[in-house]
Amino acid sequence: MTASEKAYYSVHPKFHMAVDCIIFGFEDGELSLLLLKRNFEPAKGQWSLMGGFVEEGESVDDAARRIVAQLTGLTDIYMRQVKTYGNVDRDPGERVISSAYYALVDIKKYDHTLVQAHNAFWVKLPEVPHLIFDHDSMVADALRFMQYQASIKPVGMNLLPEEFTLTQLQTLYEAIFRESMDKRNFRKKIASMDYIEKTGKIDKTLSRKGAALYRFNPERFKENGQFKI
Amino acid sequence: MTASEKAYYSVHPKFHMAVDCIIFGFEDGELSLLLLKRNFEPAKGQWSLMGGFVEEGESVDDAARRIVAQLTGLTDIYMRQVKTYGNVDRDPGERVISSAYYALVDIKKYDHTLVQAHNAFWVKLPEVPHLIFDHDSMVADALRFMQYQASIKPVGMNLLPEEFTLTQLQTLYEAIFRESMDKRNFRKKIASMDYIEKTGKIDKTLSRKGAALYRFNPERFKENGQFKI
DNA sequence: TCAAAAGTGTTAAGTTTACACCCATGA
DNA sequence: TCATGGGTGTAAACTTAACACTTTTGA
Repeated sequence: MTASEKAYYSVHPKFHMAVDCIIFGFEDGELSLLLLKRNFEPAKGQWSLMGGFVEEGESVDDAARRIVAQLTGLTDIYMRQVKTYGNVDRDPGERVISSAYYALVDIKKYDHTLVQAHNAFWVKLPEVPHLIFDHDSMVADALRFMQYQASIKPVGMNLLPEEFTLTQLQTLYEAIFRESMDKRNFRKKIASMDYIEKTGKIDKTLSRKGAALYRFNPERFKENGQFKI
Repeated sequence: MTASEKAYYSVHPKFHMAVDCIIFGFEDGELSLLLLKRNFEPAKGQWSLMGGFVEEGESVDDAARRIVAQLTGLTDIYMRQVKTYGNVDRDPGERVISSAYYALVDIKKYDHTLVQAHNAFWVKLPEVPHLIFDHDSMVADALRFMQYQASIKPVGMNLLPEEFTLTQLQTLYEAIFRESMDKRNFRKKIASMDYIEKTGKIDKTLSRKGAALYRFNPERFKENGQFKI
């Protein structure tokens, strides 16, 4: 780099850069968020999203992945950037710019020890308390964005186990969009998606008759897949 | 702030924070972008978006507004954050995290002197050259996002003068979505939007017969407005 | 009088919604 | 044998798409 190039950058201020993660799970017919009851400063005692600072040599996306892994032990999670929050006073302690990411996880799979160690809890969406800073807006924006993505791409399945019944799938979408759906119309739609395929296995945990288990086939979806719910 | 709070922040690195602006205009039936042919370092001689650093005491949104105003002289412009780009090596000079914003401007209204002074040019979308760093991705993401927003909210009109004919409006949406539309179906749809109202004036610049001029009424839209194209 | 853009309705196709009963099974 | 959740088809309502001619006016 030339001297003039160095000067070009160095006259400008630098900022702390953070990520905050809106971690969605699905259980008992409701979406839940994994939230911290903060036992550390700042804002000790209050509820917040899981967050952390971007470190040297780490991309913002990587920071988000790291933060989710720190709390849940999970890697290879479906995550998307929602929005960056850059108001000067959003963090009352010191100026921090933060990018919000949402994550979709199978609520059966997280590392309970890590979650306990962070004093984190799954909170059903309708019962989410007031969160610190601008985290309420982050949650609202993330939910909206997640709903949009779930309506045009088959990403909802990230909230379910690998294999799921159609009843589970319908309940999931009813929770995502907060509206009830017609069973026959829903099944007709899913039947038209050849990338949601029968495994041949039967789940008998919920009924005597048993329900067929399905699985999402990402390769088939890539080929020719259309999705709209 | 307590000592422990200070330590909480200070152990973490800080980053240059920039904004890059995808400025859309509409002319001759095509969308255009306002791009810089850089006559300054870094990447002198190459094409780029208009960008700049976030300054102390300035929100990221404000920085984006300032950057657009610096180039165009325009304030109160429709702008939305697209996405934040945080890869470590995205700027080969030094690490810079950048938030992309798109802006919709009336191409008849910008400050020509400022644009000239920056060596900036309107380039029709199909003719946009390769841009520096990750600006190509920014443009692609911004276009997608803008198309989505334009399909569900009446924001396209920001690219037109206050008063416009239905032919202009249709040509605009055809440019945005890169598809031709049926004149009668289009007009039927617009007629159902009572917040797009006749001014009573007639534009005779394009035909002997003259075309009715319309205007977007934001108050009426707020009341009860639905939009979908 | 004619060229050029403005303006205007109807029908067919496709999509979405509403709706109720039988099935298989284990206890 | 019966209670429970799983599974299935058809018709009406609505939305979207396709399509061609008349009007106005200034040169």
